[in-house]
Amino acid sequence: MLNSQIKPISQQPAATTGPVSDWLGETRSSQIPVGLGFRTTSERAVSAHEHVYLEGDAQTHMYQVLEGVIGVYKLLTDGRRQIVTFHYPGELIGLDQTGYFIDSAEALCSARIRCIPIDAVDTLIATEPGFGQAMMRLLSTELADTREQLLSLGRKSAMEKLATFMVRIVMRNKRNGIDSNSIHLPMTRSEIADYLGLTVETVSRNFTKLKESTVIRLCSNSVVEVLDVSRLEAIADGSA
Amino acid sequence: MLNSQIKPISQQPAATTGPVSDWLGETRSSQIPVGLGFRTTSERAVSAHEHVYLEGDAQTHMYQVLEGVIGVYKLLTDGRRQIVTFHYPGELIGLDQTGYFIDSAEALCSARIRCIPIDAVDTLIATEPGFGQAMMRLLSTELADTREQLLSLGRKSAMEKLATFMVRIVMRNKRNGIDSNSIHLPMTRSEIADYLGLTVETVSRNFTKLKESTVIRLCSNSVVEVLDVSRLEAIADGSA
DNA sequence: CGGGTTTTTGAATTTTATCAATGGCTGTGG
DNA sequence: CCACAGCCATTGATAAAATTCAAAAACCCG
Repeated sequence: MLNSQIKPISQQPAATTGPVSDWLGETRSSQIPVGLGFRTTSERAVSAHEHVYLEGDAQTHMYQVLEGVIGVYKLLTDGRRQIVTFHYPGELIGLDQTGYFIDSAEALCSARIRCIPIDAVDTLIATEPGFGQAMMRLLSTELADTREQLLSLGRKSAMEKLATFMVRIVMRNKRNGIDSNSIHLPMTRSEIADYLGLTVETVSRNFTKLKESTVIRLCSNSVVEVLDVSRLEAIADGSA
Repeated sequence: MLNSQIKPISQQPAATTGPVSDWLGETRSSQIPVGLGFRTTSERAVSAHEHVYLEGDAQTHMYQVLEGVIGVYKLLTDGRRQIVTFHYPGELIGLDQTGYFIDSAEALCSARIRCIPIDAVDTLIATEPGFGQAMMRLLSTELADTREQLLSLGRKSAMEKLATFMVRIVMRNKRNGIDSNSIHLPMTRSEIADYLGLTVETVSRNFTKLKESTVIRLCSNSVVEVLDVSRLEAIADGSA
């Protein structure tokens, strides 16, 4: 309790792999150091289309994706949906603590998550130097990603949005050591549309266009091979 | 240094006025408690259209707006611009620490800011219990606001975007104790357009429509009187 | 008061959405 | 194992929304 400071920002090391995973383990619960408050965490299987939480729920837990992909979205009263982010294994959901969830989260496919009571997070913040700092950096990264998406939604064409979406998946794969140009899309066209602020039809038409210009190849509905990454990048940032 | 913990999230009080202002003062530098590392802060006058920082600059400082409004934006290579947020007096810019600025900030009108070296922020985090917690909550709020804007950009019509924009200004004024339905818009139509992902012409046309339906009244180009707040809210969330 | 900028308005065009129908994949039960 | 049902994706035709191009009007600052 006495040594519970969060490290000064200027002394933070450059982010490479998520530092929070040092406390939370990569993907397996066996990696959680006991004695840090994690005796209270639990795993939960979430089937496809099942919700993790709903907008307005009290934020009693933070979640870490262990398997599968979780979509976080907001709704308008008439049903229009905006997916604000997709969360992949290893990532934390609910870092932003405002008391109540401001959006809903549902599994896009069969998934597994670790549920971390806020109390346990508090304990880590209070007892583990650097944990608060790590959370702050993750939160900063999430804000940065969201602002990047604002640029996409506000200023890019349908084609540029789709290209940007896929480029970012390729980059994330590369960061995670997956050096393949085949990308897996666990979400439906409709979910991609709701993430990019488009309709299913527009998404589909632009997949077709990219296919016809041999920038990508559709191996199946959920597997895309990027044939020309640099061209896809050029399309993504509007310099094509 | 010994008591430098950040408060557990579950013990955070409900946000009313920004807690960081307890350390930074409301708007006047005289309110800064000395001895907290703030001997190193400085004030800076920023004239209209002058930049506070540019994308790619090293994040050596955090800034607090003292007077005026600062626009934070991202650019595409061909010049398309997306303004990601407007910052008003009292607000902090650069809470998100990723090493380098991922966007640019410029004064929309003549402004004054306090420049806070990151070292000074580090000192506060390390010595003032609750400061890190306060920063985390502000960061969470900023993420929440940005996600709300994602919903606007991705799923709302031009008219709904404009109504949402003005409703949020009315609400912010109300939060700050300004109980007037007259709102001041220090930014140009072009800047509003770049914030809402629209063109100047579309913004102007929708101002005219709102005027014709007597929801608002344009006192001048920069002063709008909201005649029917509940109707504006209905338009904003698509239930009109 | 004047000049330059900003805002508004109009007409034509482009982009994306909507409506409608077909095609294709998957998983299940006969 | 095959047929079928249901969902998902694609394609086409049309409509709506917003952009673009162009010009006039209003505003603001010196």
